[in-house]
Amino acid sequence: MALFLSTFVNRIDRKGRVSVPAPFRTVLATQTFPGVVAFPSFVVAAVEASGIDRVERLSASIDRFNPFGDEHDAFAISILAESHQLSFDSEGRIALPDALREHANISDRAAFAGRGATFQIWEPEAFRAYQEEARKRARDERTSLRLGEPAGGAPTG
Amino acid sequence: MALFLSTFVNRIDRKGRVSVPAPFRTVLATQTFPGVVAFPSFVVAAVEASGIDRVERLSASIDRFNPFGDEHDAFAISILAESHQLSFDSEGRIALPDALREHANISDRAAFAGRGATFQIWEPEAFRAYQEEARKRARDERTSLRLGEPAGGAPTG
DNA sequence: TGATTTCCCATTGACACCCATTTTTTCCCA
DNA sequence: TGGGAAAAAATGGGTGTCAATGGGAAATCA
Repeated sequence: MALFLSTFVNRIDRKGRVSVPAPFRTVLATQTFPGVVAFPSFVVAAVEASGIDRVERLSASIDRFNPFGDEHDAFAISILAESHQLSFDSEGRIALPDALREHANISDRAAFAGRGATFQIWEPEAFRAYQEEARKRARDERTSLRLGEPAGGAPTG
Repeated sequence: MALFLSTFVNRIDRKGRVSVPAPFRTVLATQTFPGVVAFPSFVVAAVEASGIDRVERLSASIDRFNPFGDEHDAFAISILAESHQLSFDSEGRIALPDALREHANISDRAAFAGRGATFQIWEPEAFRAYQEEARKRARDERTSLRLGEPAGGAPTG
C-alpha cells in the first residue's frame, strides 16, 4: 500500500499550473485516472485531494446502501458535487481551478501535505501555522495513539 | 522479530548523506520500501525513524474517509505530513533533509539509537546527555517496569 | 476571434547512481 | 594469541538523469 507522505511546496506559474510532487504521482500512477480529484475542505482553508479510486469507493457506497447515516450522506453528496477532476499534463502538472485556489487562499505557491491515503493542498504559510498547532496537540495527546497491529506501543514521540 | 538495538555514530558527508548502520539495514530489509521513514520527534530534539510498515499501520488506524478533523487529525498532520521517505542509495546511505537535521541540531555526525521496533537519530552529544538522564530515571523507576506478554510486546519504555 | 487549454521543448538544479578509497571487522593460521 | 589477509562497512566524489519550472506554439472552445 503506497502512502502520501511528507510535505512539498511547489510554485504555481502564471498559467495556474503546479507540479504534483513526483512521489505523489508515483502513488497515483496505480489509479485508473491519470490525475487528481480535489474538493474544498469543509473545515479548513485547504483543498482535499486523492486519486479517483477513493472517490469511486465513496460513490459506490452511496449507491448501494447508506452505511453512514443521513448527515454523512449529505457530506458525501457535497464532496462529489464539489470535486474537480484535474488531469496531469505531460510534465505531471495540474491546473488548480479558481474556486479551489480561492478557498485555500493560494496565490503563487502550494504546499502538498501527505495524509496517508489522501493529501491536502495548502497555502504554505497557512499550513505552517496549522501544522504548528497540530504538533502541539499531538504532543499533548501522544499517549492516546495506538498502532493497529503487532508489537504495539505509542510512537515514542 | 528483529529489533533495532545498540547505538551507532556515523559521519554525514557534504552532500548530507549518512550510512544507516548495517544491523539496522538488516532489520529494514524485510520491509516493502527499501529505506527509512523519519519524522521530527514531538518531545525531544531528535528524529524518529522506522520502516514503512509501521507508518502504514499508523495510517490505517487514522484512515477513514473522514474529511473533518477528529481526535487523530493532529497525528495525521504531524506524523504523515512531516514524515520523510528516505530511500537507501546503493551503499545503504540516506540523505537527511535539512528540516530533520535542524530539528535535531545535527551537523556532521549522527547517532542512530535503537529503540526496539523503532530507532532515533540524534546529534551525538545531545544523545549522550539524554542517555545519561534516561539511565538515572530507569534506575529510579525500575520497580515499575513490567514486561507485557511472554514473547510478546516490548516494554514501551 | 479572443481566450483558454494542451502539447512540446529548453533550462536549471537536485539527487540517484556509479566507482574509488579508506576504515573496520572477521577469520584464519602460524 | 598475535599478525595479517580477506571481507564488509563506511566514506568521498564525479556525473548522468530526472523533477521542477518557464515559455512558445498549436489546438480547442465559446
